[in-house]
Amino acid sequence: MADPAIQIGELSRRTGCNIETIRYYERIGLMPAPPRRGRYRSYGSQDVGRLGFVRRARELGFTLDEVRALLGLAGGGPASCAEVRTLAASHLTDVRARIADLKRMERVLADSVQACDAGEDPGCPLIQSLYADRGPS
Amino acid sequence: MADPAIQIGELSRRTGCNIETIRYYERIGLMPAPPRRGRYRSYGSQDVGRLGFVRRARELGFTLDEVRALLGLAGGGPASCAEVRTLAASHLTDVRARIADLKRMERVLADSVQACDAGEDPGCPLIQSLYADRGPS
DNA sequence: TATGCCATCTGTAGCGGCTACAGACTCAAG
DNA sequence: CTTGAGTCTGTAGCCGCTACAGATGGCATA
Repeated sequence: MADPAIQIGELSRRTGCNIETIRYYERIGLMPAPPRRGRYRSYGSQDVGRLGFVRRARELGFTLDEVRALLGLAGGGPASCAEVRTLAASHLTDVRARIADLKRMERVLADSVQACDAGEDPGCPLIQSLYADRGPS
Repeated sequence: MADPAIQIGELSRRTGCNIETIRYYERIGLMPAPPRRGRYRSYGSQDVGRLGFVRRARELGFTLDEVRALLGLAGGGPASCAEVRTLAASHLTDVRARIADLKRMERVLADSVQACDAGEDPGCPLIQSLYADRGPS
């Protein structure tokens, strides 16, 4: 298979990743510094693959450090697979915790908006509830 | 009622808000600069109330700009209440969108971990799915 | 009075994960 | 030869804190 060299703009188009972000990933060592044609960065299909991987991992909410780890583990046999699983499972726990947090917020907000709609209270129910002292921590 | 002056440490304890954060809120104009006893900031019960308000609004996920707006609307009659409602409703929409995002992540992650457990696949299912090209954007 | 020791002070820099410039250059087409 | 799009480097900004360093303040104890 041919591997035609592409420039950063094309890489950006193919992966949906911002040009500035690509250069940022290079700066922080998440993407390797590609060879240059003249002054311009010259990418190949491997870069498209790797950057796509990064983007998809980011969409799943992995931090850049986690993505780095995943990249290191990619293609490393069954032992690596177990490590990947651990990483994913712990990230999943995170995600679920964040969902739980947001649901708590959602409930309170929805209640407040409702109280507002139903409201014959003297004063705004949401403001009132924000002023209500439930003590520290 | 007396309004005994308290120092920043006590304000922190009463509100559960970090000392550095209190000073930060002052710098950005979210909390007023209090009078000083000597060089030390001297707070009263109003400050405890206001900071508690801020903290609770933050816990509901309002941005600092939104909190600023809410503070401006607090205690402003029924017209303000409508504005507060609008703000809260739009924030609620945000929160719901974030929940939806996270749930999408959760599903994919949970599936991947499961595939990993069930796995007799050649190669790590999660890694594979991250490499799978679903095209740009 | 000297000595700790904690609380507080100011100022600045760092985190993550980008994003947004400014100002220079390269390169192909018209 | 000029124009325009693409790319380059470098730096600074965003949010919402958090974490220092290094100087004071004020109180209790020896």
